[in-house]
Amino acid sequence: MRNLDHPRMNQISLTDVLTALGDPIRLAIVELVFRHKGEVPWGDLEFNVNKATLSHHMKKLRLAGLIEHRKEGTRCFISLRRDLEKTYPGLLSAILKSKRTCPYALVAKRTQD
Amino acid sequence: MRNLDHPRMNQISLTDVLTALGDPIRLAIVELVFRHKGEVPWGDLEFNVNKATLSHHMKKLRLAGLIEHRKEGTRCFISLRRDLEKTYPGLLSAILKSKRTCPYALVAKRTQD
DNA sequence: CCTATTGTTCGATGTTCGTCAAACATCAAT
DNA sequence: ATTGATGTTTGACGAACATCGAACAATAGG
Repeated sequence: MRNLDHPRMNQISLTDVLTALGDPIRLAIVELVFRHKGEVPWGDLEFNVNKATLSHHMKKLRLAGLIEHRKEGTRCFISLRRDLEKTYPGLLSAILKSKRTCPYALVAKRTQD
Repeated sequence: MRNLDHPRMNQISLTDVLTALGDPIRLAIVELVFRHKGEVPWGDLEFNVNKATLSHHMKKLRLAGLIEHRKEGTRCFISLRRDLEKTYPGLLSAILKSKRTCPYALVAKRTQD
């Protein structure tokens, strides 16, 4: 399980992307990473679900081509895939522009005090 | 079962909309109705699924605020909900702009010879 | 009233999903 | 090597989903 699989963009259908974003937690993750404009440490994500559940959602997002999942030492860092914009231009920004999104608070632990 | 229920837009979450569009058949239906720029007769929709299944998908789309389902006599007519654009501006056009969508042929029976 | 048409609803089936606890794997530091 | 921290995987569970055939309801036309 050394390196995580990131599918190529042409292997991903629009319905895959939409299905991945159709869950409140996953949508919140994407919105959070989107607004951070960079890498977000995995461990800083705070949702009221088990870490196994969170890992499950992260895998969905990764396999749907939405996020890049980088490992560094024992920790992981999440970022948005840039090539998503090339394949589905304007999609993500249009989705995230819609404010009334989901019941989850978009909180991350302070990355710095 | 006289008139079908159409939820108000403020009762619909973004994840509901995305989940509804996360199915190939439903996405194809929306794209078809979108491109018709008007009402599409229910019976003209041709997908390789049972009509019970198609009715199920139509209900999902209706309850997700995507389509309006009008009955006239024994027949039904489908159209896009205009107020969706007000609540989620640019969302649908951004989604439908992405060409490589779904494996379903976007076919409707000839509405006129 | 009878029949045909159109689409919904019901019941059943098999699949996928979201969730958790527990076990596991990987790496850093001791 | 041992320990601790960080995520992943597995196995289980109920809930939701997609699908179909059959039964049903509503309407239009004889």
